[in-house]
Amino acid sequence: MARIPASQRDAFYEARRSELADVALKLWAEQGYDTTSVAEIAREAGVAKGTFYVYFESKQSLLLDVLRRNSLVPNVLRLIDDLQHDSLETAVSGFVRGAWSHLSEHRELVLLVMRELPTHLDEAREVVERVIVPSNEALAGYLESHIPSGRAAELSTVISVRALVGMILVVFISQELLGAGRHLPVSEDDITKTLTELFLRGVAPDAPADAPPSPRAPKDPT
Amino acid sequence: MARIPASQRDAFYEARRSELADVALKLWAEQGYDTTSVAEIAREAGVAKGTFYVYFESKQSLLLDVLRRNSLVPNVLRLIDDLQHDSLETAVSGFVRGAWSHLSEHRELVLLVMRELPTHLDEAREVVERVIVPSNEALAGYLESHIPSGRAAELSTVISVRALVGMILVVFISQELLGAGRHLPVSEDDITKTLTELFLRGVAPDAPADAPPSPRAPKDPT
Amino acid sequence: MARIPASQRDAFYEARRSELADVALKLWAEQGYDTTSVAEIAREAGVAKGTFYVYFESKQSLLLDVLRRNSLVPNVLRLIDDLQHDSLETAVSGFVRGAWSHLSEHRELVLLVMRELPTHLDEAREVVERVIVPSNEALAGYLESHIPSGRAAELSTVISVRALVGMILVVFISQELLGAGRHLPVSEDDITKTLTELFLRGVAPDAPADAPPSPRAPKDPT
Amino acid sequence: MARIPASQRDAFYEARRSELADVALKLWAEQGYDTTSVAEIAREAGVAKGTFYVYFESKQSLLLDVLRRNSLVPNVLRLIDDLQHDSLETAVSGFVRGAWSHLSEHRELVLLVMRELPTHLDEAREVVERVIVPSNEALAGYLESHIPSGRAAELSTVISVRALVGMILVVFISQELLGAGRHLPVSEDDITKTLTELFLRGVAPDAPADAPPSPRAPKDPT
DNA sequence: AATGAATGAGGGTTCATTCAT
DNA sequence: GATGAATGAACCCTCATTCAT
Repeated sequence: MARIPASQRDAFYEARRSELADVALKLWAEQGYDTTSVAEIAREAGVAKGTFYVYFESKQSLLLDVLRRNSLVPNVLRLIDDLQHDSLETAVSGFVRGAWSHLSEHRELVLLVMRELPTHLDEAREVVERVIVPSNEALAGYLESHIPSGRAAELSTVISVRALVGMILVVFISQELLGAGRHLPVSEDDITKTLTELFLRGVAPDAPADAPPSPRAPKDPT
Repeated sequence: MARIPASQRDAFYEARRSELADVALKLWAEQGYDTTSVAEIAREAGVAKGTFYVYFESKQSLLLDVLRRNSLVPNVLRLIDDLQHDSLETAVSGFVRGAWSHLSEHRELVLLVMRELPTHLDEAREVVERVIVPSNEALAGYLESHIPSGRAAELSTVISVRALVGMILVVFISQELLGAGRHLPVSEDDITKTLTELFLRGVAPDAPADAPPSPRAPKDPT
Repeated sequence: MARIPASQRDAFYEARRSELADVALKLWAEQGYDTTSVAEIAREAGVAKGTFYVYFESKQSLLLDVLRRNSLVPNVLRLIDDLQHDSLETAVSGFVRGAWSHLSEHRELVLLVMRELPTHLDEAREVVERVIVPSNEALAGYLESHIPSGRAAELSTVISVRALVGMILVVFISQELLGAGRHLPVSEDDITKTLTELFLRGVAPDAPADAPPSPRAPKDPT
Repeated sequence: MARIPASQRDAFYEARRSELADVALKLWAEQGYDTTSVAEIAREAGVAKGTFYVYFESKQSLLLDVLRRNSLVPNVLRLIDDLQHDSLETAVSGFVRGAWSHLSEHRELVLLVMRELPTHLDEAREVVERVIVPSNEALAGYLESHIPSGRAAELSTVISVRALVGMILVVFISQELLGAGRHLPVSEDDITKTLTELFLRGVAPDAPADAPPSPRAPKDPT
């Protein structure tokens, strides 16, 4: 009966699922989850509405699947691994560049996650616990052993790592998604350099931490 | 004709509008704009469904109103103004603290904006152009004149300012909304200090920019 | 207490009712009864929505009032009376002209009645019985005694009268409301003349009723 | 893929559309377009509310479809064609009878059009231009070549044709829809004969057009 | 597996009417 | 009398989901 060998059938099945998931991601990024109907996803994927339910139990389950398929986590882990043996300078620069290009390739996902995160705070918390916290700690550990020892006492490395991610993410969003790049064009290279520099040495690296100088006031002109 | 003095009626009217707007913001932050029905907003505010339309033309117009009411912009502008005459150290620290407490007071808005931003990229771009870019530039200008002159050439101050906002925002979200704070509790004070330090002097302030040292391994002092 | 004398108050009251009725007629003719809201009528009349209900029990009762106020019947009766002593020629011509100008002055009513008649067939039947039938008969009686005696046997005068009204009405509607006048402009004078002629002598007056000639047939070639 | 042959499915689809259109026409004629809800149409047709939207895009689009389906135009054109080679007498008589029976078979449409015409004057004007004016002219042309040549100068044939339609229409409405027939019963045959006679020779065919006699004036007994 | 007609709950919105002021 | 906020029923329409074919 089955003329198509199981493996091949499964391949076909999986291909269809993928297709639907890709289409969904694209449409959701553009219009939002609620605003995109199953009918639209099916149409865009070239199948009938009913066929959708052959491949996914429900719209909601497709959402979970899409998020699972596109998880950033493995990439981040790989990234961390790659940087393990580099110098701090190289590592930070590599991380910034790697994260930036990853975001560029997954704009749609960024939009989708932004949008859906608030609705799924509880599930998100679980993911945070299971995935984010550990990789956050891994990076913090790396950092701790690569920065001047005194410095590690002054800053929380865990928070620093998150701050680094925040810089990259928000600058990416403003520049690439909100069109700030059109008004103040800055090259990708300048951006990653700035972010790297900023994270490594801040805006005023020479100023001693304990003696905040009035930066303008020339020290006694006499 | 009107037995109630106009001022009092207006006050009542405005109170109702506020009530509805507040309820809406709360529900939207929890469940999302699309998922929250007008009926639910009305019920939560203790009025009939139809009454909603006495106060707002449509659900969509309420959204715009909520965003307008809660605009961060005036606060940011005030913040900038306040910091104008402080030293860099004080200014950055003040900015971080101010922004953090503002976010704490407007958690709901953060969630709402995250969620709705992707759907309204085009409108958002306009806001960016009209509001974000200018205040971004104002802060960048302040920065430019307060950091070591050589440093201003090495970093884009505009990007730096955005990076600062990104740090604060993402650390806030992870700590306060995603519950990372429960797993790695860090005091608000430590956080703001870390962020301030990071922005001012980075993780490795002593390291010269041009001679990236292998941070740990002392290259055989011999 | 009442500083305004009753009669004057009544006059004011009636003036407001009139105003509302006029506005309603206008709006209904333009947009239809169902599509025009009480709020719109009130606004257009310059009063608050609630005030409407001081003057009319309901929207429906206003409709009845408007129809009552604008009844064509008295005018038709007067018209008949006026024509009573004229010759047939003069009478028909006068009726056509009178009806036409009446319609011109009451376009709005024509539209309203067209629209509402089907919904109120039952009430309409009553009006027909009470008002139309009698005046129809009065006109038929007049006709009967003014046309050649043989002719009265060949036609139903009652139907003839209605046919006359039909001619006038439909030509009016097509010419004045449906804009046929713009494509084939015919002067009002030509129209009323044509209708009068048509009603009196038809399109082929010379042809004997009993010997329908092939109209083209050349008149005896001999 | 489709187990049901396309033709059969299409037939079924079209049958359902027809059913809905018929039900709608009936209900609209009874209660009016605005007053009849989609739910009611669906219920009467024996389907769920949502099913309506499988067959029609909107309530409004169903209205257009109903009007299209029931267009009188093709029938009128056929009627004209049929009469082309008859004598005037036969042609007029045939037209009157044909129109009358058409109206009898489409009472509902008459009510619907009466009701909706005023709301759609603009669209109606277009139809008038595209359809009514041409067929009006065709009939006028026919008339022009079939009535005594002198007569064509005295009347506007275009107006005459419209007047004929008006007679038929209004007599039909009063007799069949407004129940005048119950008070003054006249057989359909008498009606069509009267209308035909009236159109051909008027109420006073013998009276010369140029010498309107005082109809009362005793025929000089001398 | 694939289809698309069918469903009915639910959403946003309008509106005639009421009523406290 | 005059007002306009308040109401809730009703309306049109959408959509996730089911199911017979």
